Amino acid sequence: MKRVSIKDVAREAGVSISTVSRVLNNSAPVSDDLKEKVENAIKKLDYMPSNIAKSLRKGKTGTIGFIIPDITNPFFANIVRGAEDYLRQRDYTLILCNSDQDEKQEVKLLETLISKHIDGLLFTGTGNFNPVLAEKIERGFNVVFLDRIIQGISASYVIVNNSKGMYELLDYLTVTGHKEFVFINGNKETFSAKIRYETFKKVMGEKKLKFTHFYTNFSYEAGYNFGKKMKKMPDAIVCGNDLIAYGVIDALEDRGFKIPEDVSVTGFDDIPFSKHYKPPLTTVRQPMYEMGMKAAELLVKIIEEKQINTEGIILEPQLVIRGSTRRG
Amino acid sequence: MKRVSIKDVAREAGVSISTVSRVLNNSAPVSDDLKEKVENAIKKLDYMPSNIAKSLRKGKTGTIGFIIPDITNPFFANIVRGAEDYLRQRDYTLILCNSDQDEKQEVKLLETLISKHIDGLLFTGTGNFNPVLAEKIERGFNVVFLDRIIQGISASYVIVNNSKGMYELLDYLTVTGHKEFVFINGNKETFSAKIRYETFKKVMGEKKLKFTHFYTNFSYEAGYNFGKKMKKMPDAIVCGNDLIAYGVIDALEDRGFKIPEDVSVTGFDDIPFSKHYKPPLTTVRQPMYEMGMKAAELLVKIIEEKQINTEGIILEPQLVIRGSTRRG
DNA sequence: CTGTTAGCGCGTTCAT
DNA sequence: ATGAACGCGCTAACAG
Repeated sequence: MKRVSIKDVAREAGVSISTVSRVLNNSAPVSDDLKEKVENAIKKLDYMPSNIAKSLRKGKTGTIGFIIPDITNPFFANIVRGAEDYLRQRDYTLILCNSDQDEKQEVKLLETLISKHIDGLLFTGTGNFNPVLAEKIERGFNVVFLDRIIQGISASYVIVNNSKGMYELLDYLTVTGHKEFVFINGNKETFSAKIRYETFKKVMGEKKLKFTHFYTNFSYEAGYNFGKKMKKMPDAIVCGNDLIAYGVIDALEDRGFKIPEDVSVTGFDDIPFSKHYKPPLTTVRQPMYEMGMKAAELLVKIIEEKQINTEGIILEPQLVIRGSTRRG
Repeated sequence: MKRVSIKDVAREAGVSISTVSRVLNNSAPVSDDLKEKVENAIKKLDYMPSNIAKSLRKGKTGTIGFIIPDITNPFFANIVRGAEDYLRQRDYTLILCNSDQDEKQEVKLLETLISKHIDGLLFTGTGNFNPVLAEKIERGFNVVFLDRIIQGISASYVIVNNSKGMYELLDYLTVTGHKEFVFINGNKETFSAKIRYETFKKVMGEKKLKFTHFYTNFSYEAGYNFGKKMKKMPDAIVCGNDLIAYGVIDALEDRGFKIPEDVSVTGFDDIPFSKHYKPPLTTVRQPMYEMGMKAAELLVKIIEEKQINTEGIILEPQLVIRGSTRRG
């Protein structure tokens, strides 16, 4: 596809390229006469400015990178949607990358994105310290951490108050008479998994409740496998996210257990399907769309205002009580 | 973030920029001595070539655009994952855009993407004729249509044999004794919705079955609303996709109907949740991940081999029989 | 108001 | 084997 450039337009209109540039960007007054000529030429040639030349010139691409574990997980899909909606409206464009939580992949993607001159990065990675990323941030690379913070790196972030969510969940569960717990958590390295476990353990200790805890990973299969081989039933099974809860419920039902009569099961996230699951899932809602949107908003702010001090946004979770838990 | 350029490396190494370029791309022999100097300078400065300058020079960005209705729909999320996996491996990068099936938005996104010099476009839009897109294609713009073809535009595509899927579904349904049908279809403009309806109508005619048909849109809500106000129950409710089926099932169950005892319900797509839905959904599987991957593969082939003739890939659907339909 | 010109970072002749 | 110089398409600074 032969591209038509500003030069072609200038020639067609019989003016200089700077004049074309001026009418294009309204960056300086141009006589009506020439302006019209230029506009006609643009239409005639179906000219479209090259953003990449513009980027080279201005040192800004209007492109944001987003590294997430897996777009196939509705939790991330909804976050991405929130981010993209905001960015689109602000005339930014989103490069999406799936990392599968692989650290090597994360680094590689980061480098690719940087060499593509992204203006900023939305990052949801493993929680492990990433020296490459840390160094870039040190040098002024714009990053907003989303849902998952990395300890030891000082940067802006948008997260949910996981601790509070867990508190409210356990509060409800204990009030409704649950006394013995199993916590099937997600990936061990993950920031949110860690926080939730900390809070969980603390509450268990305070209320002197019996519990066991396991790290697995944030997937349906992990929950299903666990549910298949569980021996003794506790009063409640707390799951690291909704997908795990789905798996546990299905496995348990396959084995003839009734949810919530035999055991209560809870999730975390409240992805759209949880409302319609059978039984509908008691879970802690994370404002996914809003997380994505806020993070994008924060990132754009950082980019455009070049503010140096980092900012953290903590969103509120919300306990959603549905049919997968006994009411006492 | 001050970027370090090839010039800085050249200065640091005490050579010319062309030499640096040569060791970078291995495009011409360089003495071991200088090569080492350059490599050291690169490491020392943490130099990373600018893809955008490279793009400007070479007229190729290594970036692919993908316009879809909504990443939040698992059907698209899985397609996108397939595409991104392939592209990442081929060193392409994916710009994701949600259009919400809005034609104005589609045009705007298209223009944005073109001005960002994408090498090619994966397109899943409304099925309506789009003059802007048609014209770009005319001029040699690389596009692969995915899941949804536009009539009147000659371009490459990857679709699923919707007709066959519908045939097999109805065949199963009639064999198991269903005689009266309601088809709650998706968006009217959509290619796949049209094809499925055509086949549906044909089969109904051939087998002299009673039926009604409605276009709604491909969402849970559409199905739910429809289910809420349905009067007379047919033997089977055929839905345009799984989400619609979920909605119908939930609405009907809310009203006290039993699925499939009172009425069979089927979906289309087989998104990952359908297997675990209660009741598990009888549906027609579309190979989503594969669709995305094949389309990306085809697009890259078109880009790199500059082949002119268009190519169409038709994937096979698969009937998946589960618990939401009566067995006769 | 308008045109000329100098880069943005890179790959590629063309000399040497 | 190496370097100088040009140009990809564009904006901004400068000159008129």
